Amino acid sequence: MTSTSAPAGAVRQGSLRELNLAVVLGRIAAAERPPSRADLAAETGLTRATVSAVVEDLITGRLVTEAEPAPRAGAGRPARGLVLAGDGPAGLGLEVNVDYLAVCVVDLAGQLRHHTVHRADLRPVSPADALARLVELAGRARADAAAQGLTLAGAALAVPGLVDDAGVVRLAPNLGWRDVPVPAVLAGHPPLTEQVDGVPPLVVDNEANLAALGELHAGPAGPASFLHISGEVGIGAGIVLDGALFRGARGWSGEIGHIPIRPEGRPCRCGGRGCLEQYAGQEAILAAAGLAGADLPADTAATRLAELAGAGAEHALRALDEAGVALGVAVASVVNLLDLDTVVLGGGYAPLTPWLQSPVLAEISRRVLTAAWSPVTVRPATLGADAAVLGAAGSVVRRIIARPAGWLARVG
Amino acid sequence: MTSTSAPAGAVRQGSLRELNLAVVLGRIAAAERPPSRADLAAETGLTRATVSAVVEDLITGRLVTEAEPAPRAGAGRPARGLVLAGDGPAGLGLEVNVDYLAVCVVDLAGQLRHHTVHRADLRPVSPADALARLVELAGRARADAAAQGLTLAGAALAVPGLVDDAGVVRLAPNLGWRDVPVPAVLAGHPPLTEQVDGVPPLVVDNEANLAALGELHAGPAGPASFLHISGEVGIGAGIVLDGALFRGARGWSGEIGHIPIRPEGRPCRCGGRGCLEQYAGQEAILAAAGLAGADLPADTAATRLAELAGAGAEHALRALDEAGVALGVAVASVVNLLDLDTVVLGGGYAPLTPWLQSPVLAEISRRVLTAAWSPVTVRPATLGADAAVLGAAGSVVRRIIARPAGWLARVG
DNA sequence: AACTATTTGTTCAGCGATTGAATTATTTGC
DNA sequence: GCAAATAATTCAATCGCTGAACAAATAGTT
Repeated sequence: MTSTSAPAGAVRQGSLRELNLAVVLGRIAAAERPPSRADLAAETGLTRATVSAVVEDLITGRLVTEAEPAPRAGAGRPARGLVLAGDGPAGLGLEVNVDYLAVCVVDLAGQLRHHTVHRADLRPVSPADALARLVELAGRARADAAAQGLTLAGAALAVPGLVDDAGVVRLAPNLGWRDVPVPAVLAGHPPLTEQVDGVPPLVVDNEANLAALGELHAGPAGPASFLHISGEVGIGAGIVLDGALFRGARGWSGEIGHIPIRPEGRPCRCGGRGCLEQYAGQEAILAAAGLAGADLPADTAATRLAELAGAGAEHALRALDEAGVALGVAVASVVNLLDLDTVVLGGGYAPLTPWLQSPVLAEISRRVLTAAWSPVTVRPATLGADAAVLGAAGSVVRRIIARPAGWLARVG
Repeated sequence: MTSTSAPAGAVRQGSLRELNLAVVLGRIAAAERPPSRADLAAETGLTRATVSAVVEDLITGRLVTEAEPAPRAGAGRPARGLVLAGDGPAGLGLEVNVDYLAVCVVDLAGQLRHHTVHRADLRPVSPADALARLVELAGRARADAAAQGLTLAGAALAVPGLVDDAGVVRLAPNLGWRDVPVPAVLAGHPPLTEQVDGVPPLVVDNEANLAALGELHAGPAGPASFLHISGEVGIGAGIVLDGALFRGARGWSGEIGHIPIRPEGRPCRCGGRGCLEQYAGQEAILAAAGLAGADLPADTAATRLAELAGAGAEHALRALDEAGVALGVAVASVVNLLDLDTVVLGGGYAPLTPWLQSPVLAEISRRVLTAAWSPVTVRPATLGADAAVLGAAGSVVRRIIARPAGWLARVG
């Protein structure tokens, strides 16, 4: 009999402070209003003495600053509110997509400090050239960040495809990439390849995963577990369980687009038959709405459809309803399996939510046994097409918040 | 912007020892051979001094004993091997199912120390009566455990249905239970209701979940993430991610039986249409094999089918192949979504694996985009019909191994 | 204006747990 | 029989948290 309950690394003397730094910083990040040291002590159960010591470390490490608006007014010495520092580390978000490149910088407090989108059809461009263009944008972003007193603590790149542990893009069908070793291609470009603190300076991840992370951090304070569906040409999903992204055994989770909806239905380019993508993918919806071959840029297709549906165009409405039913069948599978209470429609689906929501909900309530007791919410994403870049940059700063000791050791 | 990266409770001074007790005990439990204190120090990074102190606590708390077979032979003072104690705390496993009651006791080392199965059709029996019979069996198990020098540290009950946080069985269709508040019903029965250490003495959980846990602990040392499918009258699944059971937002994950396979196919008693259960459930297979109405006890149905198929009976073979295809379509959905590398066929499916395996694998390789790079293993469960009870008892002792401080405080 | 109540944040001795080096224990190989 | 090797224990030192006392700063009261 073998246990698999992974016994995490041992807890050394110093880990204590390391863990409490993370706990206190996490509370400051999660708080609605700037908390005082006394508030933090009450919340965490640590003594005020300990919290003061921990906070001092965080302040000298430029992760936290004292904010003006005092958290409390009344008798007694006024409290000093603590907030995440806006002038410390920041995250660099990058994205390569079918028809644009994007770069952004997000500071520790979650504020967007730089944002560039470069529109261009990247399908005819070689991976090396596309990445070279991206590096140029990244260089400008870095300069802009430095001018604002920010230090980039790392970068994350979103791509619309399957990425392995080493950062190799194994397959990005809509981009035409196959086995592109991103870190190796970028090896000659210093701004993205300094090795710091054992953490690779650049993390490459699936667009749908990072968009889900963006939604997690940007969305309403609410649910910690949800399915975020990115409806583009392909359909990807990011699964957030208890506030953490679930990546699967090899990082290839969320391929909702190839869930079989009709086992012997339309053939799919994945080799299967009846995949969701063939019924609720962008091309399928456009074809059903009679807009096939219009060859719209990916992002305008969704808004065009929304306009038509809003104007009451019969064929658009029918196309969206059919897509919603197909999507609902797949979502019902997911909810039956994972018991999630929230489904977020993102990417191209976001503007179409008014028409997709009710068929999706109908299929859920029809097919999910537990839906009667625990209603499922279907809502549009709060971030638009920028979710993936923002999520990429956010993932960098979130990593620092989750483990501040690493950053503090680096700063000294 | 709100963080949801749950900042766990603060780490107090005493948590240090608490955590290291868990780390060291976890290593002892996971080791192939009894490790020495020196081995543990090397593995965990703690000093030998600390490990000695921690181990002493574990030994006086009857969680660990020194084993004879020395872990090493060579020059130098011989090491003393450490193993989980066989005479300390033990877990009581309970199960109510359609046609039997089961009770077992498993010690800390995972050895089965008591096992009773009481066959009876429980559908006509009221929940209160069924539970009363179970309590009687539990009382005998407790006496037997005491006679062997064991102390029961808790109990877990497996039921074939949906259970909420409070231990209420909301719905167990095949048993005919609805909203049965198990803890309240058992309130008058002392052996299962002593409150100890803040932990409720009895945990009620879904049978498929506990069977998956049983398989996790009993199976090969290997995979930490897998899908365990319990094919009975209904089809349930337990999802193990990174060595931990995933329960979903409300504990109702794993309803794989109601994944839609043919969206407008056969009506299901859940109200939906084309659910997997209608194509790969026990009744569906029996009907397709021409054995409908034979009214076999649940456990013999599978062996009967296996006999027929083994003898080459045409109709049985065809029925199993069709069920395998249906199952494969559902499993393909799951693998696309969660990127699991292992699927375990349990319950009634276990003896049928030789015939189910190849159609399931065929559908996976046909429909899962990443299957080409990361092959998926489909294998039978190593535990038979006892998986759920054993998993229930195992979950009790595993909880102690994961957090030994609670037990030690209780022992004094 | 002085005083009290109240709350925040800091200081400091004390303590528990880990650390690292030295010590003791026990066996193999020469 | 002795040296080398490995295991386990002992003990002073250190690190970080605790708890209580103390200083700081404000609102309300007389």
